[in-house]
Amino acid sequence: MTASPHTSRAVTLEQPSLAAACEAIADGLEREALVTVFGRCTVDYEGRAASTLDAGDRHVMLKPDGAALVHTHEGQQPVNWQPPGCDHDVACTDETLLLESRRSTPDERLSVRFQQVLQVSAFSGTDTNELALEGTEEDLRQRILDEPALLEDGFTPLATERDTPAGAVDIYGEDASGRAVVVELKRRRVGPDAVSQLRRYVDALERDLHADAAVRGLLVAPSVTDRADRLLADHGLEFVALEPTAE
Amino acid sequence: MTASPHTSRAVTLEQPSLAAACEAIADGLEREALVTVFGRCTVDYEGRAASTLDAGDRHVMLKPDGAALVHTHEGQQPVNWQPPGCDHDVACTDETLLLESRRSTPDERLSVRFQQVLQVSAFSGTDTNELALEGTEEDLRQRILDEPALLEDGFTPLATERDTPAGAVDIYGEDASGRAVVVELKRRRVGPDAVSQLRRYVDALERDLHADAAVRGLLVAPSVTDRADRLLADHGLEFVALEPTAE
DNA sequence: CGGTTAATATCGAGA
DNA sequence: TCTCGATGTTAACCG
Repeated sequence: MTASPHTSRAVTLEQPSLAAACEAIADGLEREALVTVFGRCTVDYEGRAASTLDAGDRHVMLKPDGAALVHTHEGQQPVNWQPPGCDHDVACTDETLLLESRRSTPDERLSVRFQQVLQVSAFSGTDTNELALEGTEEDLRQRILDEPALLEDGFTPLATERDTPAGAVDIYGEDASGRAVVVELKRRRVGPDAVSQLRRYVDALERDLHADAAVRGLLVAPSVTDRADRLLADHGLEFVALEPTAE
Repeated sequence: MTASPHTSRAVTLEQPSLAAACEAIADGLEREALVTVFGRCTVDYEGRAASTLDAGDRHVMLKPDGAALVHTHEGQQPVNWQPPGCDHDVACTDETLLLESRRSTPDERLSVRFQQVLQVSAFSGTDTNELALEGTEEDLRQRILDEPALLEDGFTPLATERDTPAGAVDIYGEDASGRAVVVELKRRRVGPDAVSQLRRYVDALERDLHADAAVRGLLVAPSVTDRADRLLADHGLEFVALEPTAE
C-alpha cells in the first residue's frame, strides 16, 4: 500500500469549517502527529502566572510529546506555550474551536480559542538523529584537562565536579606550590553573578578543608565585564582568559 | 476583489517539487509572510558555537522579522534557530533546497538542506494585540510599595532600582528603627544564587554608606530551598515569604 | 552598543 | 520530585 491520506506524512486542510478543523486536529492528535493550526484566535494562560492575549492571527503547534507553542509573526520566542507532558484537547461549538493543553505539578492550562481557522496540518515522519554541538562549557573543561598549563604553569587538576556544600566545583586542583585551587568555567563573557558563584565555592571549600592557607579561586572565561573584574579584585579572586575551542 | 492566491492569508503547497517549493518560499519571503516548510532535511549552524544535525523530518518556520526556527516532533525548544534580524535566503539545485538565515554581530549562519519537501505554507495576517501578563516580579514590587507593612511593621521604601557598585537593588528602604534595608525580590521559590545576589548588594551598600551599623538584607519570595535557607543564616540575611499576587 | 537582571525562562543531571 | 547549574539561553531595560 502506498500513501493514503492516513499514512501520508503530511495532511493539510485549507480554510476548513471549524467542525472540519476540529475533526482533523483530533485525528492528528490521535495519530501522534505534529499538528499545526493557523487562524484568528485569543489565548489565555493560567498557572505559574497568568496571561491573556486578544484576537489576532497566530500559528499554533501541538507536539505529540505534549508541548504546545503559539507563535505570532514576530519574535524568536512563542507568545504563549506549554511544556512537554501536557494533554492536548480540542472541542468545537458553532462559533469557536477551543484548543486546550493542561498539566499538573504545576497545575497550569493554556487555552486557544479560534474564531476562524485558515489552515490545519498534521505531520508525521521519522527523525532518529540527534544534534551534535561543539563549543560548550564541557569543551572548555576538556581543553583545560588536556593542557592544564593553559591556566598557569604547574597547575594540576585533581578532580572535576568536586562536591562542596555550595554545589559542585567545575575543576578542583592545586598550583605549583601545592595550594588548593577552585576553577569556575564559563563558555562566554561573564558578569558579577559568576564571581559570586565562584566566591561561594571558595568559601565552602575553605570551610571543608579547614585550610590554613586561603584557597585560590580562578574564573576562566573568554572575557569579563568591568564590574565583575572589580568584584574579582574585591574578593581576592583571579581571572584567566580562555575560549572553549582553540580557534 | 476578493481572496486571490496572492491576497489570501494562507497559501499551501503539498508535496511540491523542490523547484516549486523554492519559488513558493521566495514568494512568501518577498511578501513578508510567515513561511513554514516541512520535510526531510539536514541542519548546520555556525556562529557563537557550531552544530550539525543529520537527516530527518522537521518543521522549519521563517518569520518576516528574520527569526528562524527548526522544530522536531519533540521538545518545547527548537532544535536549531536564529534570532530576529537575520536575512533569509532560499536556493535550489536538482537535488537539494537550501534555506539560509544569516546575521552579523555576532556573525552566525543557519543552513537547512531539504532533500524532500512535504509541505510549504505562507501565512499573512494581522495581530495588533499584545500579551497581558500578571504575576511577575514587577507585580511583587508594586504590591510591596502599595503596602510596605507586608514585609514588616514600620518598613519604609526609599528607592527602587537603587544603584550600587554590584548592580541595582530592587527596593532600598529603612526599618522602624531607621536601619538601612536592602530588599531582593523573586517571583518564585529561590535557591542559593538569590542569596549570593542579595549578599553582593548588602556588601556593596555597606561600603557605599560607610555604615556604622550593618545594613539589613531581606529576601522576599514565595519560598526558599533548604540550602538557600542555610546560606541566608550563614550570611546574616533574612527572609520574608510573599507571592507576586494577593491570591 | 555593552551591562545587568528577569523569565510562565527551558533543559538536563543528580540526589 | 526537588534542587541545581548551563544555555548558541532569550528578552527587556538602562546608560
